[in-house]
Parts: sequence; structure tokens; C-alpha cells
Amino acid sequence: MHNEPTSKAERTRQFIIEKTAAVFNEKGYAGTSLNDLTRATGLTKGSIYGNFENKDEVALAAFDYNFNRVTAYIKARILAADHSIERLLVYPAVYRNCLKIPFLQTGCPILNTATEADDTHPLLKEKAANALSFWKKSVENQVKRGMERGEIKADTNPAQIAAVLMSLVEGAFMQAKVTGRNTELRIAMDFLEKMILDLKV
Amino acid sequence: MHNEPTSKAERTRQFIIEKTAAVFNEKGYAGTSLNDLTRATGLTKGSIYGNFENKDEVALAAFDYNFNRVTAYIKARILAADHSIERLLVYPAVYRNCLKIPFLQTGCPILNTATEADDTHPLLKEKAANALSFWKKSVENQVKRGMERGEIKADTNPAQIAAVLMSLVEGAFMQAKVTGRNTELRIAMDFLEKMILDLKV
DNA sequence: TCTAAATTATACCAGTTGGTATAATTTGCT
DNA sequence: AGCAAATTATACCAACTGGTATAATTTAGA
Repeated sequence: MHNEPTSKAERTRQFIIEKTAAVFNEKGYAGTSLNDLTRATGLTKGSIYGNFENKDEVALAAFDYNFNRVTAYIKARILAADHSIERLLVYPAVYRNCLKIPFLQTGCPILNTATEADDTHPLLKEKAANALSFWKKSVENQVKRGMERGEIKADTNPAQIAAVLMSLVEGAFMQAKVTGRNTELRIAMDFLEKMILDLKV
Repeated sequence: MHNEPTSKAERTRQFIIEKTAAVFNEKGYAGTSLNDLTRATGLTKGSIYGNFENKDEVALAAFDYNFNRVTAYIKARILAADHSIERLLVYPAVYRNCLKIPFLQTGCPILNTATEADDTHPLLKEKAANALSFWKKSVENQVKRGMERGEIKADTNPAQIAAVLMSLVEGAFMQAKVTGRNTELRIAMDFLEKMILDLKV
């Protein structure tokens, strides 16, 4: 983490990303207008276009920012644990409360971006797909680490755990978000927890 | 199924819904313009507004149509089976191939609508939430029926089965749609199948 | 077949969209 | 402090947005 001499423009660029990220996640790409961006930042169009090529570039940067926040939050909690089972349990523990976590209040960035962009916006679609790959690899690596350390049963299939974990989280998150209740989310996360605990040797 | 004397307007209304439903599911509510609607139908704005109050009303009708198609398809396959386990297995069997089913090619209507509308469009949001409730009740009823008939273990929790089944389907569908591959979908549906088979007495 | 009513097309509206020159203002280096 | 360069604001653009009167055309019953 070296502090490079940030120019005004670099700082403004970052400021724009931080202020608009929530708007993009809330309203989607098509639903967010340049006007929304100026309102969210207090800047003018000229200023925004001085730092970004177009709306696309802001949206792409905003997605990275949103995804990064989630990743950093999860990562911190994972590193705080040592045992692989504990580490995997971070996912149900976090998403169980997703409706209360500030930057998840407007929904999961991956889910939001994936469902909007899959048929309409190739660049955003690719970002969402890459985010899923990254997440998948992370989970798989935690499982493998657990197996190497003798903490997780040797016959465990990392790819299976990752696919089921991610599907449960995303599917349950969607339901919680749109129904406004977390009954199903709680059930799904309870189930996921048991599944993870069942991996213990 | 009584054939009421359908007026021209009623037929046109239905025609508009059928032709625009796919567009709404593909581009979303905000991403679909009146222009898209005229292009999809070959009709003019005047004609569309002669049959609908506004874009909202078309979108809401289109959602019902989209959801209905999925429901009808699933229902037909469920009724073709008798044993409760077989009936529940319809879900993984169908969604395993979701990328190839014509009216699911633009994604799951519930998922698409839920993620776009949850923060932006109360009416659509409610429709998505109601669709989830309907689906949940259907699964729960199948499980209960199976328990009454002695086909499903007595200690099964219908709400749990419904929540896990729906989360797995929606989460895995999303991944398949955005990555363009069905590896994770297949894994998740395999898992779901085993879970359902495990309910057998 | 005629005709009143129902339906569809035309032509328009004001407001908004994403985007861009250009002018005004800040920066930050010497 | 002075000044060139980088940054931000202003004012504008054509295209498109959802929506609406009104005119033209169909429809279908007598």
C-alpha cells in the first residue's frame, strides 16, 4: 500500500465512484441516468466526463468498487478465523444478516449486475462472470486448504461445495430482498451451516 | 375454459402481451422503451396506448404472462408424475436444462424482476414476491402430500425443502445465465436431486 | 350493406437522455 | 506570487423518452 501522489483528478475520480456505486447497485445500469450521477456527487456533467469516457466507464468502475467492498469484508472475517470449517462458516454468518449490512442493502452486486447485464451489456456481464469465478476459486481453495490440513473430510468435492454454497447464498438473498423478510434466508443459511459442519473430519 | 367472444381489442391486448413479454424479460423494465414495444409488436404507440394505460400496465401484464408460462410448464410435468418424490424431482429436471428451454432463454422472470424492481418499482416487486409465495406454497404442498401418502419421511420440514430448493434453483440459474456454462447448474441440480431422493421413506 | 362504435395510426408535445465544445476556475510546480 | 496545465462548469446539441390529442381506418351488429 504505497501512497502515490494522488492528483486532484484521481481523487475526484475515486469520489465519483464511491458516491455513484450505491446508485448503480440500486437502480441498475439502464435505470441510472447522468442526472442521477450529478445528483449523487454534487458535480456537473462536465466534471464527470472530464474523469470518465462515458456512463459505461463509471458503471464498470462502480461495479468493481461494490464487489470489492463485499470481498474485503468477507476476506477480513475469513482471515480472522483459522480453522477451515470456521472460515467457510463466514459465508452463512455474513449473508444471514445481509439485509442489515450497509453496502448490501441495495442487494448483492453480482446478482444485480448479472441479471440485468446478461442479455444487454457484455462488459458488465463479463465483470459479473469474473466475480463469480473469483468467488468460486476462493471457496474451493478454502476447502482444499481444509483437506490438506486434515480439517475437512478427504472425500469432499470442492467444486460441489462452492456451487451449492454460492447458489444457496444468491438464491436466498434474492428472496429476502424482494419479500422484505428473512425467513427463507435463515432457513437456507441454517441448512448451509449444517452442510459445512458436516464436512468436519 | 369457456370461449368468451373475444373482441378485437382483447385479442390485440393479448397479442401485445405475448410479443412484448420476452422483451421485458430480456431488457428489464427500465431498459425497455415504448419503441421496443412497437418494434416487437409491429403496432404503433397509439394502438398500444389504446389497449393499455401506460408502460407500467404492459410490464405488469407481461410479467404475469412470463410467470404463467413457467408455472404451466412445471405444473404439466408435475401432474404427469404420481409419486411425490418424482414430482419434486421435476424442478431439478427442468432447471437443469433451463438454458435450452425457449421461454427461459432470457432468464427466470422472477429472478429478473425481483432484482430489478426491489428498489425501484413497488408494483413489479410485489408481483415477484407473490410469485415466490405461490411457488413456495406449491413445493410445500407437494411435500405435505408426500408425507400424508407415506411417500416422504414424516420428520421432513416442508418450509425447509421449499426454501432450499428455490434458493438452489435461482442461484444456480443466475450463474448459468451469466457464465454461459452449466457446470455449476448441473452440480447444484445433482445435489438437489440427491436431497429430494433422500426424503424417500 | 350500411353505419355507429371501437380500434389503430398519425403527428405532435414537453421533458429527458447521453454526450460535447468551450469557457471559467483550480491546481500545483517554479 | 505567477502561470501553464489540469480540472470543473456552462451552455448547448440531436436523439429519444413516455404520453396524448385527433384523424383514419376497422369492426361487427342491424
